[in-house]
Amino acid sequence: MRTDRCGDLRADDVDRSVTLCGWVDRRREHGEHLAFIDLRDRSGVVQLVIDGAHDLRSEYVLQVTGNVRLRPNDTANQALPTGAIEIDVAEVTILSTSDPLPFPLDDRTEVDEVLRLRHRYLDLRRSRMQRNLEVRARVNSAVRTAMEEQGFIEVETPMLIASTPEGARDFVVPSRKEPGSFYALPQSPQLFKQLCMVGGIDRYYQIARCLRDEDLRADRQFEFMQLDAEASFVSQDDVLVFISHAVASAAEAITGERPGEIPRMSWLEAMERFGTDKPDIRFGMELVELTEVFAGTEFRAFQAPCVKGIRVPGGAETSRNRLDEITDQCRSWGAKGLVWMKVTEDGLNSPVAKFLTDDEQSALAAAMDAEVGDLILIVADERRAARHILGLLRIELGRPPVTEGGLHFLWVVDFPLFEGMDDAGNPIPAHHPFTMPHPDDMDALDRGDLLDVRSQAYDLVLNGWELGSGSVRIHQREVQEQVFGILGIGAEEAQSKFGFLLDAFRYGPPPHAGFAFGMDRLTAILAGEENIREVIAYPKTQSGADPLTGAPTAIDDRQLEELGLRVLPPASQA
RNA sequence: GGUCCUGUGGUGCAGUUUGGAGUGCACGCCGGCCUGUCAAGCCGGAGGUCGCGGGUUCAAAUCCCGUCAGGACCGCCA
Repeated sequence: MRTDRCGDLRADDVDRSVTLCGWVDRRREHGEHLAFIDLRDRSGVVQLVIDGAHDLRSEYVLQVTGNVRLRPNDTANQALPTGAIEIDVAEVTILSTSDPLPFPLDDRTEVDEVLRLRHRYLDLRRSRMQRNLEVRARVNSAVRTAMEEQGFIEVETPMLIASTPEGARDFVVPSRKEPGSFYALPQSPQLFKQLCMVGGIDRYYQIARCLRDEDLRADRQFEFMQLDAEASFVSQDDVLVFISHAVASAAEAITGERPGEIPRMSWLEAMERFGTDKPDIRFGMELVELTEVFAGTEFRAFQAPCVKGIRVPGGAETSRNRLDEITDQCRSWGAKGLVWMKVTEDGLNSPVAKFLTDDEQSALAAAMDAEVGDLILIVADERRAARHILGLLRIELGRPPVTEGGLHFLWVVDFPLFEGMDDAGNPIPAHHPFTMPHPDDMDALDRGDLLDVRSQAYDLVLNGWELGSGSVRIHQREVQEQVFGILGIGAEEAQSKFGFLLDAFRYGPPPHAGFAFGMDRLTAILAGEENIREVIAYPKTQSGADPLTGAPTAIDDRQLEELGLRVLPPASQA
């Protein structure tokens, strides 16, 4: 139907007769004898010059035939790749017509997202979505190539699997052949990829669709794509190299520049310096340890296990109203309070300054590297809480937009094996129960100093987004049984939950390790988007609805009956 | 489960603080004029359940309560 794409034509094509197909992008009509039409396809736009009356409206689909010619003197458009030429149209066929659109397709208008999603097929015509989907395709391709260069082979795993009780809430699918039984949709191919290792696959990867029924966020959808990988006979370092290669290739495919070696930071350092296990290292405002400074303080609010602060450069101008807002925000995050101090030429200006000795004030200023004009924010609490709240506050006050500051990948290593104790007194695994303890901490594990035990688990962070995580897996039965025992999972329970994996591990499981990272998140950051919905063709809203198809919908009674299901009436208030 | 923000012709906004006639801006749409535009220009026109419900008031887009939808975040996401 066409000989060329609109956006490909250049001065070299002058005097060629071409046939083009595309949408009417913009019209500039000068009466019956002259009309300029920008014709658009995925490659871009080209200017048509039409003599004679045609009723060509926005978004009509045309097939045109004409000659490529240079634009007359001084009318070339430098801003357009095809701006040197135009098409002298001899023949126009209207392939289809269009009603006026519900929203403009130009780049200047920020359209309501529900409207965009309801008419996603129109939104996809916009250059933003065209660009983002192309970035996505190139990232996918670069990651596949990078994994295959390293000897990984792609293996697909099933979507209908058995529900396992750990982790996130499952999406479930009722079984017709066995009413009352359900499949689960995979939260990740975790167990299958480990079985692949037992199966001698050696180096597995997959760009896998994963599903988790948890509340949605800017960086979370019900369904998302992961680069999922697992390898046998490898160490943690080997895995970090594999994955570093994949993300560097993806970044290079988009930016043209290959990132350098990804730095590593221990989990503990990340928590102490940034208050989070996914530090955004594009900016400073690090958490400063102040516990020692106030070790002997008379000020009751600072008589806490941990005192930490952050310094907001130039923040002394912050209004009292705003400071109250920030304080309220911290309370809503669970803080007991927030102490603020403005650094002025006359010393610290703060409601609590009078409770601090001169020595404390000067020690504080020194510890914070405070300069006149700064704002200091201090939280005193349990160590976990103080870190957490200041970490959130640091992001709230200092985080640059996604497009600023470049790409800062970071490996966070040496996670603890257990993140704490649940109400029953059982430790909570920080990663998953198949994570290998750190070889240097096996003694602590044997002693029962559980919270001191590190694991061979690691996260990849990019600009403060958790891209993904992985670990060296346990492949020895004895170690696995020990960990299950510590987790309070008895032999019987372990067999019923993970029996097929444990069975497999009786038959020569190789030592193995793996990783998975979110393709949507990586793509969003590389595309300069704050929200993964912008790099997903058909995403859901925060409430999990799809404005395009209306999903989720009720199903009819016959379908329910076939599946052996009955729907409860909506829970009513007491 | 919780906190905060948003909802006004087809689209994007202003108007809400301090109640007084559906008032305004830009784009789009429809019609007319126009032979070198490129966010074309000029003239004219149509288009409104101010998300929805209730309340206060002589009077509500505006104040109050509820509700729906959307968004950001906390919890949650091994």
